[in-house]
Amino acid sequence: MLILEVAIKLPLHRTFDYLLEPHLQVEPGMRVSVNFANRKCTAIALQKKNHTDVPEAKLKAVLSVLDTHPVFNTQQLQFLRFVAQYYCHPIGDTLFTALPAVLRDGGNPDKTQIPLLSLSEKGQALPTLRSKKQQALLSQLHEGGAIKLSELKALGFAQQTIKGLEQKGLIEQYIEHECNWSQQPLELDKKPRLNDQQATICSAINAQQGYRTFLIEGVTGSGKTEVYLQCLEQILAAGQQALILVPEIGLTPQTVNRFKKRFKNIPIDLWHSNLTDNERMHTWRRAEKGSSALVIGTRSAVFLPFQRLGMIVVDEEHDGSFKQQEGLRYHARDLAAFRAHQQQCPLILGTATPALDTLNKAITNKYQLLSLTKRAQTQQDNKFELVDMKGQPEQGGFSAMSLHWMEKTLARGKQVMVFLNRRGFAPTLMCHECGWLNTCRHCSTSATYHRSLNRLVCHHCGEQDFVPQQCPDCGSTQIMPAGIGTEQLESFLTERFSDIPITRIDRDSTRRKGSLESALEEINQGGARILVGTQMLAKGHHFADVSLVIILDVDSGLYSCDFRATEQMAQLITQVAGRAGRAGEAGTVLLQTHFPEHPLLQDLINNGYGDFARYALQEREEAMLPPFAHLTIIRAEATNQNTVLRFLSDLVPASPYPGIQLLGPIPAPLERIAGKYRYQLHIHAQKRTVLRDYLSQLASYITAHESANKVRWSIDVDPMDSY
DNA sequence: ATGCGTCGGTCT
DNA sequence: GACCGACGCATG
Repeated sequence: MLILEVAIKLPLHRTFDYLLEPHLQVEPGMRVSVNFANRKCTAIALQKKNHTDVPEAKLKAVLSVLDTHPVFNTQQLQFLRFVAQYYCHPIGDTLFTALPAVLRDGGNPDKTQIPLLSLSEKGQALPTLRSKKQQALLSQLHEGGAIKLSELKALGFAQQTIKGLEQKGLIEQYIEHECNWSQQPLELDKKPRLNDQQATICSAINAQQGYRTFLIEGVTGSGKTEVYLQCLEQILAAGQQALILVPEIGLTPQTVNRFKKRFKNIPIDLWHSNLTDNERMHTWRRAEKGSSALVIGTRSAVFLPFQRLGMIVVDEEHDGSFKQQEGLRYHARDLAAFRAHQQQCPLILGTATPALDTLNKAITNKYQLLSLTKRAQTQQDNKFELVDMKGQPEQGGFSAMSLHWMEKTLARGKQVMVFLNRRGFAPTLMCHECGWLNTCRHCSTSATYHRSLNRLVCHHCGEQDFVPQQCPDCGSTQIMPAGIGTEQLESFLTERFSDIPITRIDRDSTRRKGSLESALEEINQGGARILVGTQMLAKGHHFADVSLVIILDVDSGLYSCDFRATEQMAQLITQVAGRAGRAGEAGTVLLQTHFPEHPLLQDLINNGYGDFARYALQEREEAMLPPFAHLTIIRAEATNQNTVLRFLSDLVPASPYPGIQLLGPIPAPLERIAGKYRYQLHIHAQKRTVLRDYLSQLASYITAHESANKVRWSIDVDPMDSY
């Protein structure tokens, strides 16, 4: 009797056995169709067996096999088994999360074809055209090579520009034939000379045989990308593929163009959330066949099935967007390390501001630390100034000193950038007479006042409400905003600097697709002189004409219930400081704070991020916080408060488990969201192995718990938002 | 997750 | 006595 063990897309920590007719050809990793609980569904074959403990009467037969080649090879299956176990996530859901939608829905992987656009023979001659836009498109294709229609549109070329050139016969569409790039010598654009630091790093990485993780701690402008490029060159020349992971916001056409221009004759594919299902299938297939040389992608690209992966690069490794925050809560940077180890290839992590977890691994020699301290151009370091807010009058969130700096900077014709990590106009409304505060009906928080909408919007459940004319408690009409948000900053500054154009960048102002790009373009053209925004403004954009940066809410990073807040604020401050200013002219970064003498803040501005980070690590060690302990959070929510509380309390064992500390149930940072009560349980462990054993027991215990299906619960291993 | 059976209640 | 929704349960 032949048995097939399969995984099904279910939130269950178990697999299912099916009868396998001997004539069906199936290998582990192939998709099969089965009847399951009275419906037909797609499953992934895990292994063939000769025996099962399931009574014969219960067994059903596999209906059909959907693939001729496995969608996951043996290595991929091994990798995903590890992922499921590490993150305590059901194996079926883990496998289906890694799969592109086309394969998930039982589609045929060989059917998707995406046409490419390239110069025709006539176009190769690069004729001079009357239309500027058509000319630009022509030179894009000349420099960047063949490209997908959707990527061209992302670069800002209009459909009619493309059509125009097509009608003139200068460009043509074609379906790509198998390109055997690995057999041809690399065609490279001329490359800059490396300085000695860059050269040392390149040779250290290039000499590496097999697995090793390198952390490049390189100040902004020190030429990390050039190091990536020259290391990749060697891998590609040997015919191996490479994966480049970038933060969500970092995958800009400019980044991609830099790679395309250097490696002229190799296929580069992209992977990000704006791709269609077919485009994603296409990239997946090409990675698997070995026909793409380089894939640049956001976090889920870590699951791509490369045929011969020779290197992984994680750019801006400290960035929070590498951690998935729902479903399978994986961290792409950490999984990249597993994959590199499995493939026995080098992994490069690069950033100016390493995550403390990463830095600790480098200090303890698990990773190799490589430093870039010299800026490629002789750019001066920006200066930090602490603005003591104690007892100072405030105007629209600014101290008099900050406003004075702004005036001076604007008078010199320079740009000013203002950060506040709170969007909207005001965090809440209050009654001037009785102190009534507006609160969201469904959440334990206040609804944010958005003046442009003239509505109260809850940032947690999205509920919108009209602004009350009168105080519901005392009837007073004196309802006023309390606190500030980016929208209010913008309106205050518009009034204060009435002749200065201002641009605001946050999730509200950039909701429309492409509006972030056009706003950034406007800033770089000098169209806006004051830029107001949340952290969004800081990521990955260099503003040469900005010579003054003001960070308003530094204190929120110094004293927060999240122990990572300080690290994140320091990263923001450093990233911002590195991204403003032109070569040869130092800019100024003003930090408004009530705690100018705070030791971590002092360390950061006097000795830089590297020093701060090493000091902050000491503090973490004394407090036994990550990376000196391992953390896991069990989150649970339900409409009924007692159900959640009882569920979590039941998970706390009567007698302590050696090596494990439990805390909770404690209320989540927002106890109530959208009418649901939310609590959590914190699990601390000194040893990863102890934590793993404990969690595997816990997972089966939870599933068996009587109220496990009355509450929504999730396990977050290595959480990033750990209150 | 999701379809099915059971149970308690209501409606005609 | 038929019908409906809530809830618990098993899924091979």
